[in-house]
Amino acid sequence: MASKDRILRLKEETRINILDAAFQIVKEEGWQALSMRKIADVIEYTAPIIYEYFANKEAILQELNKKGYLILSADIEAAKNEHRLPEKQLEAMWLAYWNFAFAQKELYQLMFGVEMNCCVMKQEYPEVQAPAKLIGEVIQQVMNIEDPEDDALCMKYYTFWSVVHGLISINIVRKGVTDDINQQILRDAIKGIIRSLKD
Amino acid sequence: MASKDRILRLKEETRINILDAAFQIVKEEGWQALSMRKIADVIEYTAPIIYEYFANKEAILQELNKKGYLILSADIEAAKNEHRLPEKQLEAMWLAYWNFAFAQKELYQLMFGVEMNCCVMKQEYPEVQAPAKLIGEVIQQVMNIEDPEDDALCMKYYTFWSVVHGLISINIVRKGVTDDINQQILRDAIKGIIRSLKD
DNA sequence: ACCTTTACTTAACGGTGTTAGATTATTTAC
DNA sequence: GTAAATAATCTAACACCGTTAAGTAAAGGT
Repeated sequence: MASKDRILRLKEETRINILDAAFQIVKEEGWQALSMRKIADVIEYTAPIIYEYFANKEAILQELNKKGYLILSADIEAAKNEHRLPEKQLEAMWLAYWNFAFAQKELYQLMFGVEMNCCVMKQEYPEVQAPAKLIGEVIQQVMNIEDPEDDALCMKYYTFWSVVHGLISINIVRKGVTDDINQQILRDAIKGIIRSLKD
Repeated sequence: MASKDRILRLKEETRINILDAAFQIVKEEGWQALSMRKIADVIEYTAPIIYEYFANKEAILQELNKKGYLILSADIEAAKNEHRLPEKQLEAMWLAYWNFAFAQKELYQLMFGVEMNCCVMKQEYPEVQAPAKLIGEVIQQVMNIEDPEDDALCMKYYTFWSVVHGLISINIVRKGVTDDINQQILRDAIKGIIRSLKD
């Protein structure tokens, strides 16, 4: 029956509407303001209807979380493809990470627990691993290492991640320094770590 | 009247009891579980009584926040006093910062917004500035700079802070790496930045 | 002993996530 | 076309939250 398909399509549409409504509310009023009743208001339904599409509020957050990882991965991949030299690629990829954090501030908060309860999501999910995998490959190239599970590689990845994520978190929680100085710190740190990869 | 004093003393005592109860609940069940009614349960009162001692929940969080900064400052100062060389002092101070973050995980979360809405507190408060001031002084010494408002100094402080706070945040949100590797990353990064101070 | 102040409680308001039950609309079967 | 079955949706409620207003009980001062 074609009507079955139409109904399934409508259901899928409302599912997306719920996610869109949630995201819209968060962008406009922040995570604290997100409630099931507000989502229902936006999609012009009552709250319990949402539970036909999502098990609970957490499930909605997980979906948005996944969306965040997809965008981040795409951004990082795109940044990589704009350069040929692995060193340049690496720098561009971390700058893409930085830009994502502010372009999609709310998603970043959800994904990495900045100023909010971060959405638990099994780390084995491929979406969650994708950004680390992309960056890890390039680090491996620059370091000229064979084993992708090498401890030295892992260490360098965490060093990058720490400084970038730390700087981002500090800026989201309290923006106490000019964009200029932030960019300087970020680029200096990244360049310094890249240099250290080749020792 | 001495009775006036006794009553004042009792009031002060309940104030402290409220803070202690709140802290205890948070340590046992996390920030999400903290509620006014639960605090009241612990101190064996009803919830509205708390509003005789604190304007609202936020005020309780601010007090705990302040407590956190006092402990952190004391820890950093103590670490400093265990060394004579500024370079060694600096390393010890950041290690003290790191240790505080895990010894007082809940306070750290409150202070810096890791995995929770961080408690807003005007940054001009001396307690909040103390840790940065302590560390800044030593950085200044190592860099051999006169102006304590120097941009280069500020940049180096933020570089330190970013990498340490970033590594801490990542570990609190998802502990994905052994303590061993963490220590290695931390010490390497700190040593690297200290080296860069003297160029 | 009376009055006033303080300490404290109960009840309530509007909000939250979530569930059960009733109601309405739509599809299916005859 | 009508009756039964199914799906879609709503209302009402539960238990919790932070917070406030009003009432009650105890203590203090005179």
